[in-house]
Amino acid sequence: MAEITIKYLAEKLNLAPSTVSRALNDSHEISSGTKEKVMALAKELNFQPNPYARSLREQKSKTIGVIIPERINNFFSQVIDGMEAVTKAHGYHLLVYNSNEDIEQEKTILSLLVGGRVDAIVMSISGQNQKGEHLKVLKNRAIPIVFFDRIPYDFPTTKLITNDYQAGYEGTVHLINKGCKKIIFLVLSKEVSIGKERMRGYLDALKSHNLPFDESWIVACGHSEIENIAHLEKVFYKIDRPDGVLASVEKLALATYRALAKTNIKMPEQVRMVSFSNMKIADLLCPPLSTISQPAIEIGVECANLLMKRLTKKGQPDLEDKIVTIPSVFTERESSR
Amino acid sequence: MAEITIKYLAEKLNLAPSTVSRALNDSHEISSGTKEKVMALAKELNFQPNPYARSLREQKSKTIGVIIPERINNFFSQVIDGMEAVTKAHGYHLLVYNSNEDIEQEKTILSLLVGGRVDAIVMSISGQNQKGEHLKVLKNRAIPIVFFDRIPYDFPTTKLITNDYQAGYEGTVHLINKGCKKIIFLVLSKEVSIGKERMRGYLDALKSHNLPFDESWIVACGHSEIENIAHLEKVFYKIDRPDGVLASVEKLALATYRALAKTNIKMPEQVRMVSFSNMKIADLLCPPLSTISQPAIEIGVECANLLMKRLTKKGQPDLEDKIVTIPSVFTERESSR
DNA sequence: TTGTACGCGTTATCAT
DNA sequence: ATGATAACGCGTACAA
Repeated sequence: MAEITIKYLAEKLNLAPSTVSRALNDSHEISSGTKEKVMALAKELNFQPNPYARSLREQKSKTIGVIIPERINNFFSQVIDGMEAVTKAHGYHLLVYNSNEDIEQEKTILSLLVGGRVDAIVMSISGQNQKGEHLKVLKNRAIPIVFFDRIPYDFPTTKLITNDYQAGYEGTVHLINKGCKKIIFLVLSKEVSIGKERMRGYLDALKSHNLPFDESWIVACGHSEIENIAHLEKVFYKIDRPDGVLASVEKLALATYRALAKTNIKMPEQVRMVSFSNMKIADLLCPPLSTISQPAIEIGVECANLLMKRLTKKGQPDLEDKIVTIPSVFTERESSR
Repeated sequence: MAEITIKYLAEKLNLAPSTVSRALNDSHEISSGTKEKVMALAKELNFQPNPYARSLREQKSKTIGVIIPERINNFFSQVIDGMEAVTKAHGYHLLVYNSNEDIEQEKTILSLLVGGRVDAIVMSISGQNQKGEHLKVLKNRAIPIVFFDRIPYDFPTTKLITNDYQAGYEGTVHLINKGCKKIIFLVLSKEVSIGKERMRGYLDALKSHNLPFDESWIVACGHSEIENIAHLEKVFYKIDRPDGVLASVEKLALATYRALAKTNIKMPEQVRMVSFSNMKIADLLCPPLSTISQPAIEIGVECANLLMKRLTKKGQPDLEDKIVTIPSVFTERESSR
């Protein structure tokens, strides 16, 4: 690890460590002469204060823990990019963990983090279960936490989501306007908050347009791509097959493309699709995919801003228990034309 | 930050802090009775040792710094996933930074890291300049570092890459076998190591098949998507336009799709393409893209293994100055059929 | 088997 | 304006 310390600089300069420390922190009670000398040597030797000694002393780590359910996903990458842009400016670091959609891993990661390793946490919880019981490790700790996208129901803190209900509603209406009568809804897990909200929008859209609805139109998928494709294939082989698809998650839209490729069903002629997705290349698919995309970078920026305000300013209150909604963007493409 | 400390546990149990410390570390010089008592209370209160106190004491952070030039990129996400899988098992944490393809940012991040914040670094350097002069902050430090994919030339340590030369050669031969006579090579920057190697393979393939070559067939692009598309459009508007494309980076293949969409040129009928890419949905593009994909997870795992061995075992020598090559995988699809 | 004392590198408090 | 000292929480050498 490090070699050059304040003590070392102090010896070299015949000063006390405390003086060097103050000089480095530009204290006003140090003569400009010594300040310059100290700064010069520090720069020459490329001195970096030991972050852990400092953390121990100041009781803060200048580090934010980020927990996401999946790393190979543009949405989460963009969110983290957004966060990093603002935390970097405040001298904060990002410890990033992938929970792999696994509650047990989330629990393990959380217990690792509450020991003081991070000053705050940003998290999108796994799709397995949204009850948030596994979050109770946090209950008695004072550590600020912000949830985004996939949020727990009963955890009192600030959460950031997109207007999932409205987007689900409008996506469905779009399909209805294109003539779809039997629109299915693809969801990863009925437990997940965003799935539920998007589904609510979907259901309300059907109802307000007096379309029939059958319980079987809600297609619950899993995390296995192969099983999802097989499952969807069956859905499309039914005599009374759907003519519209609203996918609540990008990977299910992709599974639909692959399932359709195994049939003779044409998109958009025989079935139209709209999907929640942050893919950059939706326009390059066959056919180009109509998307509802989330302002991911903005979400990341907003999460970080909330935390930076809470952490760097004095006398800040705890994070409010509220849900902040950021609008998503609908883009019509061939898949639903 | 944390509240429950060893001292606190010691008071509760009427023991000395050192005893508690030893019990928690399962020292053999502690009676099983006290051990159990200590463990029980620690578990009950969900005690987590303060990582920074420990780091300060032990002079190691159990943290690896990861620097990538781009976060919204499957390849890098996969590499990090691979790394995390092994570091997690060793109790190590990952501090991830995006240099945004910017040398200055790389420099800043590096100087942040050498202060002892991390025990080792894994890095893929930005495309701006591969000379690696900005890496000299590391020279006098003993910190182990591993480079992957985009590596510097003259930095003595272990580097991991894929068989870029061979893959470039074979991709080109594939296009030649399909009948292409005028194959252009798209590269982000002629400075980048991987670009150079892939280009070398491309050039050698042309030569060994006695195909003509023109300097203008090497198309150097930039980081601006819009400019790249405009540039490529011009390339395809030439009378003597290319009938084959080897893209050394995924984003340039995508730019090619978009450029072609603005013309009437058909792929693969009039121009065929092969690209280096780790996209999961290459099969869903119009037309599906022939890819040379890198074993990203394996690369991450390998990087981490190297470092874990170096860091967790005693008396390990410094990282060898060598280049490890892992083969990439070619998949033929419609774009080059 | 357990307790005491010290130091990791930093900064804040109290002296000078 | 500068120096001495203590403390953050942990682990270990030494003492008992």
